[in-house]
Formats: sequence, C-alpha cells, structure tokens
Amino acid sequence: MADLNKLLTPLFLNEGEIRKIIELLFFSYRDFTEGPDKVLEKINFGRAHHRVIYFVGKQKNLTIKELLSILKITKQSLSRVLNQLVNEKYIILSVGEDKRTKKLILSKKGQELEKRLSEIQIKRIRNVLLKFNEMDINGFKKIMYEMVDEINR
Amino acid sequence: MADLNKLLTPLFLNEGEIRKIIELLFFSYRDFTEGPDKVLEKINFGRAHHRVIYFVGKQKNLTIKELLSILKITKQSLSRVLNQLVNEKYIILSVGEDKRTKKLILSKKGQELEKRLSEIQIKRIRNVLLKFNEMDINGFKKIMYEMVDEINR
DNA sequence: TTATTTAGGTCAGCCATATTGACTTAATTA
DNA sequence: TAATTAAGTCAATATGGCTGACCTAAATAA
Repeated sequence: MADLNKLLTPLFLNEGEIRKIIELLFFSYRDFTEGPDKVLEKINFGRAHHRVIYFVGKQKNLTIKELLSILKITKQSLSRVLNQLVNEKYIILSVGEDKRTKKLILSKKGQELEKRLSEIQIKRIRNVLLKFNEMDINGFKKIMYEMVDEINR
Repeated sequence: MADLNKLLTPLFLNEGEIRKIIELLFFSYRDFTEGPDKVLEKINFGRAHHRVIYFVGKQKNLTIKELLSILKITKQSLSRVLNQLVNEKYIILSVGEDKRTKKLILSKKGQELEKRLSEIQIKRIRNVLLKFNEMDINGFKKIMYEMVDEINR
C-alpha cells in the first residue's frame, strides 16, 4: 500500500518535497522578520509593536476589537504594546461614533516608523519577485493565499 | 518621479500587491504553526521543542553546534528545551567521534512525536498543493526559496 | 425603564522563548 | 604545552503571550 501510494503520488506531493516547503516557511519567516526586528530593538520595541503599527496604518480608524480579531491575541497582551505606542505618540486614540469604541490612527511619527519598517520588507519581497515572471508570481500568490485558514481570509 | 515609477512598475510589484504578500506571510505562518502548537501544549512543550525534534529527525546524529547554527539561537536558549527533550526521552545523546561533540538522535518516542506533529503540517500543505497545477507549485517553491537569505540556503 | 451585553481597561500572576555575560570542563589541535 | 573548540551551567533580563478577576461606561434588548 505504501509503495502504491508512492507510485501514485505526484512528485511535488511527496513527503520529502513537502518537508522542504515546511523548512522554507520556517526560514523565510525568520529572515523576513529579522530586518524590522533590528530597527525595533533600537527603540525598545518588538515585533508585536510592528504588527500593531502595520495594521493600524493599513486600516485607519481601526477599533481595538477589530485589531484584536486580526492579531488573535488577548486584550491584556495587546494593552502593554498599545499603551507604549500611545504613550510614545506613535498612535493616537479617539472616541468612535459608538462611544464605547476607540478609533486608532497613526501619528506622523507612527507613519514614519511604519514606513521605515515596512519598506525593509517591501524591498526584500520586491527584490525576490523581480527575479521571476508573472506566471511564477501568480502561482506563489495563489498558493500563499490558500495557506491561510479560510476563516482568516 | 513617483508617478513615473508607478507607470513603470509592473502591477505585481506595486506596493499594495507586496503588502498583500506581507500579510499572507504573517497569517500563513501563524496558521501553519497553530496545529502542532495545540498538540505540544498538551505535553507541556512549545514550538521550540518541535523545531528541535524536526531537525534532529531530519538529520540523524546532528551535533549541538550544528543544531544551534540551524536554529540560530544561543546555546543557553537551546539548553532548556533540549534538556527537557532528553530527560523525557524524546532525544538520545551519544558521544561523537570527536569526543567533545554530542550526537543527537530521536528515540522511538521522539520519532512518534515528530511524525504526529509534522503530519499536521504535511497534510495541511498537501491539501493546499492539491488544488494547484505543477506550474503554480513550481512558482511557489522557487519564490519561497529565494525568500530565504542566501547565507541560510 | 431596567437588565443585559458589549467595548475597553486594569491588576496580578504565570509561562515560554529568547537574550547577554561570566565561567567551567574536557578534548582536540596548533 | 598552549590555544581553541564543543558543550554545559548559573544568573539576570526582556518580550510576548496567557488566564482570571474585576471595573466602567455605553448601547441594546426585554
């Protein structure tokens, strides 16, 4: 049965091939976060701060609840990071139309940091993509998209 | 200049498109590690234990030094995790030919855990790849490979 | 209108993963 | 014989998570 399976499995679905992908995911994610991490370290922030800045930058007037559901962490975890970002004026809070909610936006300072951090990753990815044609890139994007849980897409 | 750049930049290299990839990397990595994490939690292990088990399983008779260079963590960080794995008999140590070194191998118990954890990720990836043709998969693999720092490939 | 739910906040304690720095032992190599 | 290497250990620290308990204020449902 095992032998039969091996015969019928296309090469690219072989366990060995898939294990290569597992490793690529691990190494590429590690290398991908390394650049911003170094910048963040200098201002005593961490990866968690980057995530918050990234998503607040992306969606202006995000609420706390929305941010929590994107990051999938508890509000207690978010609070330390967010309070630091607010205290140090990277993020500005305002009251929402529903007065229980708060809207988050990046300050000028926050936008600058966001840009500085994301640019590292954007350049990195752009440099990779430049080496490939549209067909390869389409395959990459489609498959990456499917790699995310349906619920989170 | 900015406008000219936009005109000359192929669509798939637009900042917006690249930001989508940044997000896909974040979400896919998170979802990718979720399954094993849940299993590990039950036996009071974490993601770090999985990494050690994975690479020891991959390369029999790995030395501590080699493992450290793959994981890129300090030996102090590794020690807690590795000692737990050795104490709980998932990993067996033996003295290398160079008697300063130690060789790491998975015990039967370790192999079983490795299989259980990796199978979650293998199935996940296989299910994704099954939806695509060889062309897409090739693009995906080639680009993922380039996403890893040259030094680490 | 009152009761319930929701959004957000906070305190306390805990755990996992990582770091730096200092120091030791034993084996190998120059 | 001296220097280097592989591994191990102790201590202190940072970061990023978690649970549980509890609070306030605002919106919504009964």
